[in-house]
Amino acid sequence: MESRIILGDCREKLAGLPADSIDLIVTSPPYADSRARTYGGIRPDDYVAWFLPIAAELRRVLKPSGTFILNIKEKVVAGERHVYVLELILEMRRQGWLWTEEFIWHKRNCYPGKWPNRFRDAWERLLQFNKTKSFTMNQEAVMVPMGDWAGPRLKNLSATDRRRDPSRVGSGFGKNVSRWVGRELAYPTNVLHLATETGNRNHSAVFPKELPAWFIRLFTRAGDWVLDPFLGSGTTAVAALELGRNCIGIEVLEENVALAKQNLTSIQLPLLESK
Amino acid sequence: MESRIILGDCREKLAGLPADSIDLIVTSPPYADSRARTYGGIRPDDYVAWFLPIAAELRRVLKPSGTFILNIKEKVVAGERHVYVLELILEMRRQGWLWTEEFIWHKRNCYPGKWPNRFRDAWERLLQFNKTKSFTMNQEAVMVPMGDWAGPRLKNLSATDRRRDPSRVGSGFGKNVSRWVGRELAYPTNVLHLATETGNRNHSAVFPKELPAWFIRLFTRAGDWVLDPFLGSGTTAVAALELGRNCIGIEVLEENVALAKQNLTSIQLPLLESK
DNA sequence: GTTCCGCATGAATCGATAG
DNA sequence: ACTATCGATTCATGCGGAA
Repeated sequence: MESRIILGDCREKLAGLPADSIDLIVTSPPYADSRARTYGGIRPDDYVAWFLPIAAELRRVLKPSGTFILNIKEKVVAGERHVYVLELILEMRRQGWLWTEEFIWHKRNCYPGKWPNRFRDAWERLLQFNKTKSFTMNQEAVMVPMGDWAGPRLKNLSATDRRRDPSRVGSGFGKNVSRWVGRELAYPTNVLHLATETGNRNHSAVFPKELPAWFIRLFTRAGDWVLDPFLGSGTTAVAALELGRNCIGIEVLEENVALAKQNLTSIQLPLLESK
Repeated sequence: MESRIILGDCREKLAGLPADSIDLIVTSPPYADSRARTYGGIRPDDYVAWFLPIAAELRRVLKPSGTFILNIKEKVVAGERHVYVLELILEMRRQGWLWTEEFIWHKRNCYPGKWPNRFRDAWERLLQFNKTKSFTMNQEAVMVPMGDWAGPRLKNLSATDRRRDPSRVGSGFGKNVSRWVGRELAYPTNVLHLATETGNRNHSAVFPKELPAWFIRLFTRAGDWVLDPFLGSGTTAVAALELGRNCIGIEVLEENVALAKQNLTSIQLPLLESK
């Protein structure tokens, strides 16, 4: 397996990737007005114009059978939900993207706080875009026990986390599936119950590893290529590598690149670096 | 308390209501291509144009301090989520509405099925619109014991999931809340876990009564006026009456009006009718 | 009166068939 | 070709009947 961590702005670095080469793009770009240090703190009103060129490049590098998962949530501006996400979806469809589905990430432990006019925000959008209607989807890779799937699934995941078998490289989840065969399995829904990762070390990435891992299992097979143009501390790359997928990550902050490489080497798997 | 059930098309009947008279509008209009008998089965491409005049009238009758809760979900058309909901939000903002918040209704028992390209749809949008930023909100009326909405760790996840959200706040919230004050109460989030009502008697109301009841408690006080321009079998009116609010319901199907009146009388509360 | 099991029932979606 | 109708798929829920 190969992991390429690229230091730089994805607005430039994406041009270096060949067309039709990526099986899955899963990313959580900086939300409007956040991460001001890295991308200049994109204003909500400028967000669509800022992201559209990136979306066009992502569409170029994605395979026709590939999928793009965009984790995003609109900011509250002047007491209102801003509409840049809605406008972004409409504009990306004009670029040729298909807006196939909208998954909901229900954050069970959402950010605390109290405001007079709204409750805590406990969900984010996971927008699924595709280039064609005939995209790859391995539904059996994410099947869950009947009845309720959130809890047991998390238990299973933590179990596999705890047990660091060498056999996981290659066909890791194949064994999980075979372990489930014979029991009563159900397909999941488009609502994901995951807790944010709290108490993390240096970065504020609340992106739990189970999130990219779920979509990697669903939309790729072992040996496929995963891309995260806003890699951050490398959560997507770690998930991809653990599942036996190749990964390309682009990150503009040098300290995050270092952190990502450290996280990757810590899982004791081959890692190739390039700038 | 007063309950007015109006037989007719809300596109006409809303004109008979005075301006700035309603505290809360909560409704679930027919989705695109469904309920063909009642409103002719609005095509997805025509949905925005069909709803916008209604939205304008709703804005007229709503008090400046009032709230409009719109339950809606986009249909899949040709393998894609249709964008009429996104466009409706943008157009309603051009009408002057504020898009304050988007709640998520997580349907625990969603419709079954299996498809090669998508999972079961387990959520719907609950869009909150307002006329002004200073709307009424009684957050204490919907507080819940800790652990129901927030806080539970992954261990508790399966336990709380298996429990069938009996809505402990259910009825008579005022006294209950006052009794709970001093104990551990938490404010809810913007994600609602409710099951649709299946196996009901005569109607196919998937709108669970807890849904309008929750918003009625949150956005109105006793004696206020609630409006549902697509009353259906009267779920909103029953919830309003049980909570001591006045209600106006408009429904185009005569059999639904009869059903709504029957449901209202069955709860043994005063009921005034008018056409 | 409890608990347990069986069964009908959905704001669904796709693919095939028919006009 | 494009649209309308129909069958197949699938699972949480709440009811009724049975133990």
